[in-house]
Amino acid sequence: MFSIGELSKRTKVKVPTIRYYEEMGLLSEPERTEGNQRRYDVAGLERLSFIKHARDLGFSIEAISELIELQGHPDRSCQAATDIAVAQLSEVKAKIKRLRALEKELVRLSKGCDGGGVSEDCYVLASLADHKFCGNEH
Amino acid sequence: MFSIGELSKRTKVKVPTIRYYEEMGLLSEPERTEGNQRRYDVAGLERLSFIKHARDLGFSIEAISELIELQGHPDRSCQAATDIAVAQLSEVKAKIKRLRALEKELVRLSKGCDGGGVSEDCYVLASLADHKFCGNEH
DNA sequence: TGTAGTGTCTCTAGTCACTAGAGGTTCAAG
DNA sequence: CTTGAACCTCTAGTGACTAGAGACACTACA
Repeated sequence: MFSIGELSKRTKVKVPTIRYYEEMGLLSEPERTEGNQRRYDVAGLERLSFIKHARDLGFSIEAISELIELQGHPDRSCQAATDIAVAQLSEVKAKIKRLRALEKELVRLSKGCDGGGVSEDCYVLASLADHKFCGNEH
Repeated sequence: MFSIGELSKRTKVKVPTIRYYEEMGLLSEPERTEGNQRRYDVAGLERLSFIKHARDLGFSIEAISELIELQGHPDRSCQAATDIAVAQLSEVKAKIKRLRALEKELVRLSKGCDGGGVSEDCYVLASLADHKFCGNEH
């Protein structure tokens, strides 16, 4: 049996975050000591590792809830799990695309001014003030 | 003079967001009609366009505050503005890098299972449960 | 057995950048 | 002068935590 602190060390999930996951229903309520402290078993550890891993991949709490639901019904079709992963993938792709456009614009912005001048003539500030300086749409 | 709704249409910033920016000190308080409604001039429009543009590029409200401060002092060095832009650029680059790693992992994840099977054998769920299935660090 | 120090408990409030809604007032067109 | 859209303020909610207060529990050592 692990205390919440030990669980935290093993999974690298912070203690308040573990309690938060419990409150959100991602983790089932663990046993307690006589003094009301949480004690986790291996199943709890594995569950939290699953959550942590999914969060690291950017899945939302809600998506993780659904994945956990599925885990709990091993006989059900896993189409839903695949759908969630695919949706997550396309979100990530969209974010990357958007960030690339921003990157391009910011490179232009920061190359346009070496910081040696004075605010009045600053290319960064001028570019932000007026869209027509921009190289692309964003 | 523009009403807040007109300003909203011209800048594509939603009305409550404009009020929020005012509250945050990004926009100075505009004149009011006798009936207490906001009326903006061209300077207000330009200021909001600046903010919108910077937000679209991912600058934080705090960073934008600093940029506006600088704008207000045209004689000051623009080193700070360039610094902010460069910092923003490196953040964006870091995000892209991280998202690429996630993308790779998610591609692997969603290719591993066509959704045709049953939750118990699902590669997506198995991968999330156990890090050792992963192709890389994340 | 006593005690010191660390870990844990619950609860509230704060983060960021908005968004939604209630309930009331003002404006502009016809 | 009436109607209906736009506007006002205020509070509360979003997601996924994080921080802090004040109290209680556990463990190691004397």
